[in-house]
Amino acid sequence: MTRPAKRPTSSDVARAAGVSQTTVSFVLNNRPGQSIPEETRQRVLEAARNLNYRPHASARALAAGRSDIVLLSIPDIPIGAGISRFIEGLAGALAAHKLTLVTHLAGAHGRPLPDVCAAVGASAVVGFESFDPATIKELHRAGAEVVLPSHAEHSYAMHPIGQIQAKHLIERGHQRLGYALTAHPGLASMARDRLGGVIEACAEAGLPAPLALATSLDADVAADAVARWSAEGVTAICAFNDETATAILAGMRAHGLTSPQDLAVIGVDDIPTARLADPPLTTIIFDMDQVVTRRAEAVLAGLAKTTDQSDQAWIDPQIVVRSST
Amino acid sequence: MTRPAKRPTSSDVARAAGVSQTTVSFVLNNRPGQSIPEETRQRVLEAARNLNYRPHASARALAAGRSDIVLLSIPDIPIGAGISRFIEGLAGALAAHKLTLVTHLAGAHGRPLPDVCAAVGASAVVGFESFDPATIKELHRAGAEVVLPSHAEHSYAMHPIGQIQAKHLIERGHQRLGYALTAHPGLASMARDRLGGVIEACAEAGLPAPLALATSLDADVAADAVARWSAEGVTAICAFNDETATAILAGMRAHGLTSPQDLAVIGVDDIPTARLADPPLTTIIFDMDQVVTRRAEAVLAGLAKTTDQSDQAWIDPQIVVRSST
DNA sequence: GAAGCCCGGTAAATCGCATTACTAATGCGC
DNA sequence: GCGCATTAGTAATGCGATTTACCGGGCTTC
Repeated sequence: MTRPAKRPTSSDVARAAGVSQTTVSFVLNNRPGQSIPEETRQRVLEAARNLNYRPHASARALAAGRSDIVLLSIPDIPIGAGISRFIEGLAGALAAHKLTLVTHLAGAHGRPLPDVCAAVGASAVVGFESFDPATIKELHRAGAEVVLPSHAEHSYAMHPIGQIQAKHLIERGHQRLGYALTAHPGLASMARDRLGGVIEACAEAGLPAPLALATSLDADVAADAVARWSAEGVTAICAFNDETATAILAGMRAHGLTSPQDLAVIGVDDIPTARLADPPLTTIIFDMDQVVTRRAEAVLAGLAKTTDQSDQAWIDPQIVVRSST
Repeated sequence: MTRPAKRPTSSDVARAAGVSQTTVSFVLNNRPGQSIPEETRQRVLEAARNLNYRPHASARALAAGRSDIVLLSIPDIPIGAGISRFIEGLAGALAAHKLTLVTHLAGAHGRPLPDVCAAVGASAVVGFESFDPATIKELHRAGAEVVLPSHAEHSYAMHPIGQIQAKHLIERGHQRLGYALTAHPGLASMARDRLGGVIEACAEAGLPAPLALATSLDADVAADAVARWSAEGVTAICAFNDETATAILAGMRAHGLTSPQDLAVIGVDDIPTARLADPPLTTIIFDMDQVVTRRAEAVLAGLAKTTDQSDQAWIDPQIVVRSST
């Protein structure tokens, strides 16, 4: 009685319901094309419930040749509120299709992604940026059927963010913009993509290209950038994200400058402290539900072998206007 | 040739190496008590390398009755830098023992933890706070051998943080402290634990108990709390974390108060924007490596059935003094 | 020279499930 | 009463590993 409570198998359920293990399998996966009377079906279902039966994932995966695990690889970047929401949303959307999302932080000391993929037996791997071909091949070898994002689709999804930032500032009458890059290496390419959007918007408005400067989450470094921007006649900054924007605000403080009078600043993400900044930060948010749904659909489509790989990861950014612009 | 590149099995390796599949298994798991000449061993290893063989996790788990997956359940809390570091560190520490860490965000829409545990076939589940007995039982039924933290050990680990916060302020001459709780429900119990440490420190110093007030990440709410504290003669605040502290700073700004003159504020975590606040925030950090190592050891011990469950999750907090105190 | 033992290795059972192939019983038309 | 289709299932097989049981040959030992 004090046994480790051996977990019940499908045979146990079969015995309890008085049917064969095959039938249990049919009922539990309600296999189409199989004629099973409602009465039997209920009997099996009830037996399973009573025994608190849960199919053994490994056995199922082994037999079916496919697991229901989706692995999300998170690059070595600070995990902010935005990413959390993405993960949570994706997990929910996939759960609705009986898929389980697990995440893996690609840190310096962790195991390489293909190893992890193989270790969990994931049948799909989704990342933030496109994987390089070699990695994709590796992942397939490791058992993944679907690997997303597939193409360089990602970069286009980031452009609108920069565009909206820039357009807002241009509408406000600013003629010379600056762009604050991030010091975080994992975020560099994303920053370039967003900067691309800013450049486009400036070009469209017939303005000179933005002055992009590297910054870090250090007030002194940011202060240097601020000095440079001021010297060049820049009056408004598109920051890579809210943390970068906060750093700029701190850098301005060091020079006795105030926002938005001396320099308007706009961030991205709407982190919790964005509205608490001095002044409260204008920022960009986007409909995470939409993004999540798209991604989930892409995974599902891939798993269903629907070659309709139209993973148009379009995002629909919205501006949140506060006092920093 | 354009085949989906069927992944190699251990039999393939056996064939390539000219030995039996059993031998391959012995070599790859370098099973003790088995006499295998170096020459054969190398032959197998090389064949495996050539074929890019990776054992099929599901099959292995099924046969061995145990997977090498550790599932980390992250409660519905904002994932800050601290948690990221914890995850990364833990993943690394476990990887050193051939264990794979995957995480799962316990959001509103996700699947219940036992389901996830069963889905990935985790042999250990670790969380942040103790699970309730019912959940623990469920997890064991779902296949987990080890579930941590086991006891209410956690709360004690949080006390030192509050104590150090309070002692610092008391040393600075403050006689009446306030405590800023968080509005986040998932963090409430952790906040209470930390508050416990503050209460202890006050009692030891012969001071009245701190005035604990609920706050949120909204400047207005924080402003109300600030007014209340001021009215009660409180001169220093221990904030649950840096975000809460940032909110208090914003609330003070609304009243035209400045820190630390009117109210000293100390946070916890040292989030990236802590040093960028106005004034830069004094805060608490702790040695994540230590925490991580302890947890990893506890998991390993549990898996090895070493009943030495001395998971003394002690942490060693350090103070980072900036200008807000 | 037979008994025992270590060495180097293999055959076969097993894990829990999905799936394919098959069957016994019943209904139906003629 | 025969052939055939449908219903309601079951038996058997296999997924890719681990693990147990076993085996032939050379060596020692008595």
